[in-house]
Amino acid sequence: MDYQFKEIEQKWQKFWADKQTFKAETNSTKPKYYVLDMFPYPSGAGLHVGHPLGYIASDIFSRYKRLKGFNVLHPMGYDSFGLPAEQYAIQTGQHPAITTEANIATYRRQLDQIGFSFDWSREVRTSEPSYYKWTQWIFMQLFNSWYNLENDKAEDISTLIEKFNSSGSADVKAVCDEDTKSFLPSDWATFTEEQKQEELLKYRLTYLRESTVNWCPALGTVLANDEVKDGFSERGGYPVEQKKMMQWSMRITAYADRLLQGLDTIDWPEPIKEMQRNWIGKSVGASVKFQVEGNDKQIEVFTTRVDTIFGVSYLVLAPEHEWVAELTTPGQKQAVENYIAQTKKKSELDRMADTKTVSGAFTGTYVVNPVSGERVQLWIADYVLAGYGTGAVMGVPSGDQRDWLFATHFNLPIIQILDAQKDIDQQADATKEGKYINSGFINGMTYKEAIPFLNNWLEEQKVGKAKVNFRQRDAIFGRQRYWGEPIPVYFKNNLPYLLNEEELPLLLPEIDKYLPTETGEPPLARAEDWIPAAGGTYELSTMPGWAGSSWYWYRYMDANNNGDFASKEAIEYWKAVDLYIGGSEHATGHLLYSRFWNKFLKDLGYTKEEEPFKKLINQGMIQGRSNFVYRINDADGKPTNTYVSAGLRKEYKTSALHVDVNIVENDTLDLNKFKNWREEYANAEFILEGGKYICGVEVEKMSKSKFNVVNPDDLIERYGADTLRMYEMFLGPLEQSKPWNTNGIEGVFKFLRKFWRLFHNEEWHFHVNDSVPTKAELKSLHKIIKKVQDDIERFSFNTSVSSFMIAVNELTDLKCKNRQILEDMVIILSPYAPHICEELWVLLGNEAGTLSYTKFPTFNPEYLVEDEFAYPVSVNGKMKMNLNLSLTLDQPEVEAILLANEQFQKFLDGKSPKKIIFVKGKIINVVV
RNA sequence: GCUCGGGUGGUGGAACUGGUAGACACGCAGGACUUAAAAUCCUGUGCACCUAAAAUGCGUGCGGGUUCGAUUCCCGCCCCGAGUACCA
Repeated sequence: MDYQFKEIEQKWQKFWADKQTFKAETNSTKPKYYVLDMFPYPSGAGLHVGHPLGYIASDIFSRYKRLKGFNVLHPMGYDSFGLPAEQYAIQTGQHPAITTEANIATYRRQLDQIGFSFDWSREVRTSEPSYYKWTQWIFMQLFNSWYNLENDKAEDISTLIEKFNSSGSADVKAVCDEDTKSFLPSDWATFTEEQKQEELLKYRLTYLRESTVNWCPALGTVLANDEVKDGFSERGGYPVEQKKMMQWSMRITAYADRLLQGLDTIDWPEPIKEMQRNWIGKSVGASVKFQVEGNDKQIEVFTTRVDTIFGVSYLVLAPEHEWVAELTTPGQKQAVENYIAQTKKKSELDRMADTKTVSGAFTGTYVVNPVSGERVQLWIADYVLAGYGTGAVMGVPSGDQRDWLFATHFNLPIIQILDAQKDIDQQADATKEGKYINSGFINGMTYKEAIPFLNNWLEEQKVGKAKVNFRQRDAIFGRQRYWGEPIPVYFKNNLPYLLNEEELPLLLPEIDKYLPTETGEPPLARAEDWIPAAGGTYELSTMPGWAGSSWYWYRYMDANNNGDFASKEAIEYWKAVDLYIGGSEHATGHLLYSRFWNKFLKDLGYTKEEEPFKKLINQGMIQGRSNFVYRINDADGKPTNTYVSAGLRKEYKTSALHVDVNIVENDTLDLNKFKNWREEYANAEFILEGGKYICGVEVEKMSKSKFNVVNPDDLIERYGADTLRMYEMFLGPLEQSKPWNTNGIEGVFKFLRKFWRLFHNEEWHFHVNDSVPTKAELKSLHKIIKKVQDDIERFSFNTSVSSFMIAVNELTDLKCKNRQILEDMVIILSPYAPHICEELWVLLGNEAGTLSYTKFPTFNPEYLVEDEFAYPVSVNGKMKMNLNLSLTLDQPEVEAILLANEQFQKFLDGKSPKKIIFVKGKIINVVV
C-alpha cells in the first residue's frame, strides 16, 4: 500500500496511549534523563504552528535518549492560572475553570495529533487544587523562613527566634528590612505577641511591606517589573502607574549573589545569562554620607569608585528625591521648581533616550565632603535616577565622562586625582592606574590600596562603608485578581498568620462577578461566608502567574503524590532537569524565579540541586508570513473590483490587503478559493503575470487579524504529523527566529513517501530481503548513524533532516532492500518520524511498541574508510580538477603522479611549480 | 551608547577544528507518462560572457591583513535583529 499516513498515525497514537508506552518509572537500572518543555498557558486560540517547534525538538531528543539506553522523564502540563481566562470571565460571566478546561482539551487534542512521547500520567495543571495546595505550601515555608547570612542559606524562623531569645538582635546577620529594631533578649521577652510577629515579618522570606508597585488601572491589578514594558502592561498594553500599597513580597534579593554565581555552573545560552546578570545588576562599591550644611540631614550616595572621593566637586540628587524641596534655598527655589516642572514634562522615554543634553539646577545648598572637609554644591539633575541606589550621586568630573560634561557645562571644578589621568581638560579619564594626587591622606597610594583603606576609614568615622548594591528589587507577590492561587494567610489585628497545613489547599471561593469590588478591593472580597476557621479575614489577593511555574518540574517527578509535593525518593532519583527547552521571553521572569525557589527548597533540605535546569535551549520565535493582494484604485482613489499580481502593481494605484495565507500556495493565490473566501471578492477580476496571481509578502507577528496564522491541524490533515515534525525541524536552526512558510513542506512529504517506498516493491507490497549488505549500503547507513548522532547531540536538527534525505536517495539509487540496513534506518529516523517508523518496524517483523526502547545502531567507522580519494587539485588556491588517488600515497608519490598528468600540465601553462602543498585526504595545492 | 547574535544563489538554508562554497529542499525551466490536468519520474539551474558547448572571469555585506589556501582567523567600517540603558 502507498504511504497512508493518516491511518498509520492514528493507529500508533492510540497504541501509545493505550499501552502507556512512554510512562517513566522512578527507579531503573538505566541512567536517568529529564527533558522538559516550558509548559504552555492554554489560551483560547489553541496551538499555532510556532508552538510545537520546541516540543518537537525536545521530543526528538527524548526519543533519541531512550534509544541510547536512558530512562527518560518527558512530561507535559499546563500553566493554567492566568489573566486571559479571567478577562474572558469578566466579559462573559463564564467561570475561568470552565474555559480553562475547554482550552486544555483543545491543546491536548492538538498535542496528541503531533505524536509526542509525553508521559501523560504525570500531567500537572497549576490551577488544580491538588497542585496549588503545594504552591501554597511552599509559600508557607517561605513565610516560615529567614535568610541567615552566617551560613548563607535560608533557615526555619525558629532558629531566628532562638537567637532573639538568647542574644537579642545584635549578632543576627540576616537579609531583612532596613527598619529592624535592635534589642536585647530581655527586651524580646517583654514584647507582646503582636510586637514579636511584627518584628519577625521584617525577616521572613515572604513578607508584607508598603511598597511602590506598578498599578495597572485598566487591568485592576499590580504587575511585576518584568510584566511592564516602557510604562505599559506587557499584556494588553495598558498604561501602568506607580502606587503605594501593602503588598506581599518575596525576598529574592537574599539570593542575588547565589543567583549570580550559579550562572557560571549551568549550560545556558550566554544572552540569557547576561540578561539575568543585568537584571540582578550587582555593583560593588561604597556608600558615603555627606553632611548638609545648615541642616542635620546627611545625604547618602553610592559609588563604585570611592577612591575618587577627593575629586568630588558637586553632589546631585534626583529631581524626585524627597528632600529636594527642603534643601533648596529660597534664592534658588524658582530655578529648581522650573527644572522639576521641565523634567516632568519629558516622558520617561524621552528622558532615557536623550542622554546628550546636559541639564540640572543648583539648590543653593552646600554639603561637606566627609573625607576632605571641602564644601561642594548640591544640584539636582535628571540623569540621577530616584529608583536606583540612594537617588543621590557624587560628581567626579575628572574620572567620569558624564560628570565631566556636567561640570564643564555648569563651570564646576575638575580636579585631577591620579597622576596617570591624561588630558582631563578635554575629557574624563576613568583610569585606575597610577598614584593618587590632590587626595589628602591617600596621596601616593594605588587603586588597590586606596579602596580597602577608604572603606575602613569611612566605617571607623561612621560616615560610610563598603556596600554592594543590586538593581534587582524584591519580587512583589500579590495580585488583585481572581484566577490565581489564594494566599494561605489570614489577618488578625492587622497581622498576617498562616493557615494550618491541614487546611490546605485553601480553595478559591466561588464569586458572582470576577471584577474588583466597588470599593476597589480584589475580586475575592466578593466571596461571602469565606471566613477563616481561626477568625479574622483571609488575604484577598492571589499569587502572581509565576508562582505555579516556579516549582512544577518537581511535581512531574511524582505528580500524584497527596502527602508531599514530591517524594524524597523521586527527588533523589530525578534530581534536576537535564535539558530544558523554551522561549527566551522568560529570561528574567520564570527562569529567575524558578532558580530562586529551587535554591530555597534546597536550603530547607527538601531538594538536592542548587540549579534546577542544567542545560537550556531557546527555540526561536516563529513569525507570521503575511500575504497580500493588490486592489486597484481608480483615478479618484476609489477601490475597483480588479486585483493585480504583485509583480505588476507598480503600474497601478493599489491598496495592499491581507489575504488568508491558507488560500495561497508558494505565494500564488488560488483564485477560486479567493472568490469564495469572502462575499466582497466573489466577483473579483485579476490581472495575472505568467498566468498566475502572485501575492506580496511581509513578515509580521502571527495573528488572526493579519490572516497569517497557520494551524498545525490543517497541515497534519494534509501531510501528516511525521511530515509536520520533520518540516518544522528542516526550516532552519532551532535557536533561530524565522518566519513560517509552508513552501518546502512538499519536499519533506516526498521524502517520507520515498522512505516508505524503500520497503516496498513497484506494486506497493512490503518487500525486503535478507541478503548480505553491500559495502556501499553499509557506508550510507553508517554515515547517517554518525551524522544523526552528532547532530542531535548538538541540537542541529535541520541538518540531520537533510542527511536523511541524502541517505534515502542513496539507498534508493542502490536499490537497497536489505532488511539489516533498513531496520537500522527505521531506528535512526524514529525520533523524527515516529509513526511511519513504528509501522515499518512491525512490518519488518518486530513486536509492536518495542521500537521506542530498542538500541540505537552503533556507528562503525570501518565502513567509512576509503582507500581512494578524489583530491581537489588547485593552482594558486583556485580549484582546477579532481584527481583520484590512493589514500596510502605520500607527498613524493603524489607529486610524481600529478606532474605526469596531462590534464594538470595544461593548467601549468608551461610554468613550473614553485611549491606543492599536499594534505593527505584533503587537498593538493600547487603554487606557480 | 553598550552587550550578544547575524549578513552566503530567486527562496529556506549547508559547509562541525582554515582545505572542492552553494549540500539538502523549495521555486523555476525543459522533458517523459497522459486526450488533458493532477500526481509521479528524469534532466538542468550562483552570476557574467557566449547562439551553444568548452573555456574564462566574478562571487559568502564593504575595505584591508595573515596564509600555499579564508564563508571560517585578525584589524577597520556598513547594515539587520535581540537584549539593555544616564546604574553612579
